[in-house]
Amino acid sequence: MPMVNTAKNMGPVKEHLKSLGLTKYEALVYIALLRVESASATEIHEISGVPRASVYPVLDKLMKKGLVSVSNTTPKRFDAAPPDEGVEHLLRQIELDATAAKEELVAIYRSREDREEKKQEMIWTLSGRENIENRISDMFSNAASSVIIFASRDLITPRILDLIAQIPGTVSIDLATNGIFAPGDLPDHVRVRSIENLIDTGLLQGDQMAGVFIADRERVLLRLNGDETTPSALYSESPAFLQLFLNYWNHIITSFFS
Amino acid sequence: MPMVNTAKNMGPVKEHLKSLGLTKYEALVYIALLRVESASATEIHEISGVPRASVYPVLDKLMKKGLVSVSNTTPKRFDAAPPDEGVEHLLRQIELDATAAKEELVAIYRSREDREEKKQEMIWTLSGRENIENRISDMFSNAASSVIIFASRDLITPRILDLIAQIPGTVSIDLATNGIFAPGDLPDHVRVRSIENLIDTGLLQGDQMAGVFIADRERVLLRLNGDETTPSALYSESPAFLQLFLNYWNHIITSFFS
DNA sequence: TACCTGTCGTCTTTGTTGTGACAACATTTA
DNA sequence: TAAATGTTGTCACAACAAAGACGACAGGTA
Repeated sequence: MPMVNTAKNMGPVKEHLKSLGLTKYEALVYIALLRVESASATEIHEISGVPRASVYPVLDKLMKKGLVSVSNTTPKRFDAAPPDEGVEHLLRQIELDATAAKEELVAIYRSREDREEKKQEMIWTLSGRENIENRISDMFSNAASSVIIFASRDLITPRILDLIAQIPGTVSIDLATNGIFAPGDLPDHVRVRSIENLIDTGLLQGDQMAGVFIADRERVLLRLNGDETTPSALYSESPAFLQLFLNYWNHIITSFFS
Repeated sequence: MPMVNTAKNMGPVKEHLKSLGLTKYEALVYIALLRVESASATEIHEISGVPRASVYPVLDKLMKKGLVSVSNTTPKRFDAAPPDEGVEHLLRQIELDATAAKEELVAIYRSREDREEKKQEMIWTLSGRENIENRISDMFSNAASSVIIFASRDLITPRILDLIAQIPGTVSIDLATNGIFAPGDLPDHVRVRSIENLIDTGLLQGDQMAGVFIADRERVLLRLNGDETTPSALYSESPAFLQLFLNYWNHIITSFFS
């Protein structure tokens, strides 16, 4: 029995189109129109599974978004814009909004009330691998003098390696971890220290992995929970909190590489 | 009297953030957090106008989107990610979805049932200036041998001039219009013909302007309605429809430039 | 006549928006 | 120290708006 051509086999495509601002119906109709060369409203209804009466307003919206064109015949026939053009056009609109939003928000951000002192004593929690690595990216790209990393090898992801590679040569980079790197993974000016037994450092306990990322000896990020669940991290500019890890670092390099 | 700092003065920022996938509350809370250095949930409620109880789930979602971080103090305090980072991150996610969607849709597009013959006889309607110029862009960038344009000068927008400039030199370009161009507006190999009295050509009637764009003598776009309302255009690959305008073109160049 | 298209009004469903209540905890007051 | 007061974080749920779904109908075509 051949696969039925209903709206049942909806892949992740619809989700992707939704984040571009399309509704479920709009996605279904557009996809239906891509399947065939051109179609009447009723044919679209049959292919997409969208109620016939709902097809018309949906086609209207798709036309306004430039994804669909109409014939002037009666009955009207509809045609989809090629997907690369169409998606590109949608994306361009969103990018416009993004840059506009960015400017407006930066204006607000600049005029905020400044109370850095209090903020510095705070310890912040980040959640989600993406967001954590974004923060690390921010730390590294703003680092002026030094970067210190000691972490379980598993936490030094390719993304992190890439971030390290982009740090200018004027910044000193210290890296202590277990495991090894492929040639070319790291720039030459990175001082790498290898720690065989990570448990002695406290970085590895059972399944728990940890990693410490320090920039300019002023900002520290502590990555926790290397396991399956959504990882979290602590970030701080608190001198007290920082001193803790700077001491930790001194302890490691003196006792393991005396 | 100074401007009150309530949630009343909400500019277009919120709209822009919405098209990046944020809800109204998420936008309000994020903006509120940008105003101040860091805030408790109740402070956020006071600044943003979002109900206190609703602030918590909203903050959760913002954290997952990487726009907000939490302190580990009690009570918790919240902090906004800098807007350039934050917006950039949101946009990156959407761009990922866009490229994914594009690939998936192109796959569908390729495997569609082909009935080009019928489609060729069709005359399609496009609506919206953006969408029309996008189609023209598509026509021009795919043109292999020739491009013909005769249109009221007002319809040759800077965008169109830019599109013309990007056509390779191997493609012959003919342009007939009223009005003039600034030096450098057009590449050298464009054959420009100047028509003083556009009414005789039928391109201009009262307030109605029209323009014809032909690529490779195979595809024609007829732009109408130069006035205020959302403009529309006809597009066709029908040989009969095309012949109409090719004759038209011959008539113009012979009777005006004999 | 019979059929199909395009449009309208309506109802349901879903997600966001908004309100009140409450236990846990901290702070102040007696 | 104990009671009183206030604040935080969480929950349940009402109100609302947008999207989704269905049936009915006038007009046109065959």
